[in-house]
Amino acid sequence: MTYLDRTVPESSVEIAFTRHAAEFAPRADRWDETATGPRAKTLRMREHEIVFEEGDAADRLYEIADGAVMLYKMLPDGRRQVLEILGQGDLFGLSGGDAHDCTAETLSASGFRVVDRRDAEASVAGQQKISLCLRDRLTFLHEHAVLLGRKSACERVATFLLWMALGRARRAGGAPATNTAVIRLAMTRQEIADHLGLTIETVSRVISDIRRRGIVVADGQDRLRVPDVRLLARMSSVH
Amino acid sequence: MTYLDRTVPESSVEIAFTRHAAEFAPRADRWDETATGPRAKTLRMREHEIVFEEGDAADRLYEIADGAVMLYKMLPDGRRQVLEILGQGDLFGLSGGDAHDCTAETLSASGFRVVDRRDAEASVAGQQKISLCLRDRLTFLHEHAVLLGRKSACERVATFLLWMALGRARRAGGAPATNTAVIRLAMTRQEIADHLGLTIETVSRVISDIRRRGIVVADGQDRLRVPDVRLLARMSSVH
DNA sequence: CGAATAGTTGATGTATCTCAAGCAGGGTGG
DNA sequence: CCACCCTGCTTGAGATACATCAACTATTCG
Repeated sequence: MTYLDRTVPESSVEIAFTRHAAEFAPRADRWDETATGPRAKTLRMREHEIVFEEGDAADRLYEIADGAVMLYKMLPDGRRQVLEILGQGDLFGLSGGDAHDCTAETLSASGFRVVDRRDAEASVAGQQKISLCLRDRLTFLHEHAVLLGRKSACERVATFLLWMALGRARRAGGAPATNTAVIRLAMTRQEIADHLGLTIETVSRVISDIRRRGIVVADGQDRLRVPDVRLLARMSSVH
Repeated sequence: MTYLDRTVPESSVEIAFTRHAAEFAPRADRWDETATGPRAKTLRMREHEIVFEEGDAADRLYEIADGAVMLYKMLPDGRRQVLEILGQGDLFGLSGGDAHDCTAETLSASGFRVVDRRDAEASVAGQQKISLCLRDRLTFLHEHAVLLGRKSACERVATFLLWMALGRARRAGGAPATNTAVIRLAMTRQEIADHLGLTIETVSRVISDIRRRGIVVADGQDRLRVPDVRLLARMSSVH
């Protein structure tokens, strides 16, 4: 019995392309021209489709209306590092230069609001929103560098699960009222491993171990229940 | 003979505090009130002084006029991760929330331009400068996540040396005209190790190895000469 | 000159990776 | 409807890159 399967929502029907078809089709073909406002387009994509690839022109900004996206980079020999996991409300596509510095791929079926980069940067409000998002991202990447550079496999997995358990709530700031949480992973072991700088097998072993110790409990197919989030926090060496 | 010693420029004489004195003195005492423009102050600090600590109120922005700074985070048990190495022209102090998410410490004697965060964010030009800097930082942290998550000790050190060899030039974009470079490290082995997610001993061993293979040559006390930067690039698995 | 600090090098240990086999669930088609 | 296959996951055994521990050397500074 797999206790942590990736979700297959398959709720989006707008786009008929398969993943591979989308990769070979001109990008513009995938725009849904439904305007949500001046100069804003919406875009729907299935699970595991590529939004843009490293090196593509970085002329558009994406805001996640629903769904989830991962950003990653590849080394020439195939090693992959998943840099960030993004969810509802997050902005992506803001690279340093003219080209994207990483690839963006959906984790589940997702909807995006797409705006031209120049338009977004034109208004003060847009600038502020971008800045806010960049700062959040920076803070996360700092925390993640600590994880990758200095934490053990066990601490890495615990930190990741804790992060998933707190979810978007962590942004709101207030500590959650309850000590229990339910996690929906929506990621494969490979994706988790590539995010945490580990191998598939190590991730699997650590999660098995954490389950054996009762810190998380399998709860249906793609869900983990965390009876006491504080136990996870203790394992993860967050201060 | 140590071939890679940290620089001790000791060119700044404005501040009389020792490192420890500065740590215990109220932060405001260290401001040099010489105004360089409306609401801009300058600040000089010695080598290895702390500019701010994780948790301090993030109400000021710092721009490096000269010198170098590292940002780092600590785990409760003393493990440290050096997140970024900053130099002339770089901005720092822009954390996500109201408090700094990391500590900033000078690597060498440095001068800063200090502005109130609200003032900097008020102008469009300021916003743009901040955004530009944040984006550069993001790109670097992405690259560094690949290093920490997926590269071997050898690749990490080579990547780091390559980064130091290219120096600020990497921002200009154009490939350097020459294949040779000289690196001034201005960092201790411990700082390098904490940046690369390694131990002091591993860094030392790898550098010794790279020297033995002739890829870098000791050149005075704190300098490394790189006869062919392309050899470093090959070692570092950059694409 | 001698103590203190930073760096190097060697011997040994171990956390994680690698390789390999087996298992579970979900979909497909006979 | 059930057997089969495919994919993703788990588990074990063995290998290894890097950490740890420890001794030594070089450099700086008083």
